[in-house]
Amino acid sequence: MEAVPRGGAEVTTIARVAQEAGVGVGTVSRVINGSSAVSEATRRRVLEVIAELGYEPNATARALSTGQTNAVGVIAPFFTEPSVTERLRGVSPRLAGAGYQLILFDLERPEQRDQAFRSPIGRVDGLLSISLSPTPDELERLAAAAVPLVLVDQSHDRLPTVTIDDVEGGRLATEHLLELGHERIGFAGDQEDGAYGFTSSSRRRTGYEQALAAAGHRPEPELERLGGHGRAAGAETARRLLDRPEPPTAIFATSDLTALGVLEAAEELGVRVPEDLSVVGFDDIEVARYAGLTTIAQPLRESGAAGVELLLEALAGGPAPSRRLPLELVVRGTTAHARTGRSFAVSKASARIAAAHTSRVT
Amino acid sequence: MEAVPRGGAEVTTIARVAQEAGVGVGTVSRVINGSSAVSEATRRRVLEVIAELGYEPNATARALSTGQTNAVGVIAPFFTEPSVTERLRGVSPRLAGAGYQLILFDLERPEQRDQAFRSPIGRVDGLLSISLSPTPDELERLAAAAVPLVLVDQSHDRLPTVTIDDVEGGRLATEHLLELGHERIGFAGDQEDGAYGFTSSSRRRTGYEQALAAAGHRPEPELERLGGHGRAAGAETARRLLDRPEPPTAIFATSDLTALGVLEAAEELGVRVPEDLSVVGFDDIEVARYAGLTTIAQPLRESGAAGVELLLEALAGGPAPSRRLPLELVVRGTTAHARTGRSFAVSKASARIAAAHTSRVT
DNA sequence: ATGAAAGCGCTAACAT
DNA sequence: ATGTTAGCGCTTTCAT
Repeated sequence: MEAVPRGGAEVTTIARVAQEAGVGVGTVSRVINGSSAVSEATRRRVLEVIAELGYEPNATARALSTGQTNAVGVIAPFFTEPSVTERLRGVSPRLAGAGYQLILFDLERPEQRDQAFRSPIGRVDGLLSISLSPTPDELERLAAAAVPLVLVDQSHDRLPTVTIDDVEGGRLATEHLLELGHERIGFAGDQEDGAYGFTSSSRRRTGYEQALAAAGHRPEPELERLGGHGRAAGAETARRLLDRPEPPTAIFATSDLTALGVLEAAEELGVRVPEDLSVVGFDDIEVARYAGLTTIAQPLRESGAAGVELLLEALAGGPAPSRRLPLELVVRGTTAHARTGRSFAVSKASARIAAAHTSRVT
Repeated sequence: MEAVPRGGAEVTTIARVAQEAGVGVGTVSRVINGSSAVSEATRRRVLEVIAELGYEPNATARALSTGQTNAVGVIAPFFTEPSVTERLRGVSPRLAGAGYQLILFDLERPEQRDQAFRSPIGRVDGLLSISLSPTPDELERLAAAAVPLVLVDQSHDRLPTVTIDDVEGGRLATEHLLELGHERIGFAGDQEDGAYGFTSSSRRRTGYEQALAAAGHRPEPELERLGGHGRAAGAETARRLLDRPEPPTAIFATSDLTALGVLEAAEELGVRVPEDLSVVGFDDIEVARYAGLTTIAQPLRESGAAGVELLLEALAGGPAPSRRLPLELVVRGTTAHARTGRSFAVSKASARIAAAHTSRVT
């Protein structure tokens, strides 16, 4: 394995091209940018030299000069999470289609939060933030730098946003369980995360409580548990719920990952799903379908695409009206009638084929 | 919803800070970069002004000046595919941990191929390419620009790479099927993709053919089908295989996505899996577990992490020895003995819980 | 139509 | 220890 020689940065510059073509750098710049008037003869010659030398304009220098980077930053706390990746799947192609580079600002640790909205300045033309909201101070700085910002999965009164109605989502999930005759419905949510300020879980909880109240149930604090995010945490939360003298017959988890953890815990404790326990998740990430999980589906990929759309509009100087995306209850195999344990889904097929037997209820 | 004022780029520059602090720009630069000798008094004063003005150094300007961007480019054809996303999950945190920005070069259309290795020059300090190999010419340019490049999922004789043994993978899959007593084993692969030059599928096919030959089977071209990549394409390929007078009793698909398509087609045609048809995939993407798919697992996330590791070493000027990652047969519910149709897996549980009943065979 | 030169914000070499 | 200045590679006036 012969190593590739690492020559010093002997990249062709615009000056080199100009010299070789016997013209000024200004002229070269003009042909590159398809600018106004350059005689057909010189244009051709310059183009020739460019091809010959394999010249590629230095994006950094151009950015410094024009003040435009042609890059968009995407702030993504926990890029490793399926729901975030799924949103990004909507972001990336659209951005590329619009000729923008995508710079990912992945935050996996709380310390990184502080830099989130600061470090991108000067590096990007616009910002898309997933689930994270800027402080007033950060917002002001962004405005001063004329960097438009769009929020996905977070509402804001001064920024274009792409959101869903979390409260309604919580209500939908709970009503589904209520309709199935469940009386003791547990709640497995995320605890308020100070560093990031994610709030969707608590709004979903509000919906859950509203639905319960509307059905005449009084609040039972011992049925509401908050834990960390993710699968393992969900399992832990579920254990605390299931390990009670009078365990719930159904659990609403505020994310699919958490719900998957609940299923894991149930399996572990010998609690049958959906016979003994019904489970509803939230998000409808890809695996939910294969896990046969009943869930509140939100258009993840579309949210990313819509965010880009808004950002592009803002970048073009136009208005960027916030958008609210629809929610949908997707019934699969993890929910059933309280007494009978008979699955609500059309057919109680194995989870692998359950995907084909999904009833969607809006 | 009050719009945020978009002021003209009134960002604080280093000059402004210098002026405000009554020092030269050089001094400010020194304190920013923690450079050598600056009197404690001035350092403090400068720091104060910086905080007060909320000054943030312009990364672009710095990059132009130093020739370092502190960014790494990741070339990812089909970022939207699960396997690619999974690799990226290994990349992102490590890169962030090392203080590098991640710039994603997503290629979804063939035309973008040409720019892949060119446009990043000058924008990044190093490059990580997933499944895509540079042409000799591109490689030369990269070398001239002193931009190190690491390949993931693609071998190369002059570049550091992170690979798996695709041939062995194909062999492993086929041997598993052979051991289960299958005689008519179909192959569902990707057709050579001219634009991208992905070659793993055909290497896996080589392994498949080797295993067959070693078992004394003679090649049956009509059992080998090439189709597009992805789920729908996999279903189509499977239909062509299953729609024959003497259909195979097992199919090796060169990717999990393809395998999922095969399952879909089987379901559609009323072919029971694994009773009538055994299916083996490749990759072990997240959903494979939930779909209960038997597959050849490759360490996707680790491959991304290893790639970053190598790139970091190259960036530090050190040697970056290529790495080969291990493969593993993961038996789940889609493979069974040829005659009996009895599942090979420990327990033939529903796919949802199949995850817990997985036998790993190396 | 095109060359020359200023300037984008920063770093680093050079003075002092 | 710290101010001054010359680039980094490009775009964009301003001349001509």
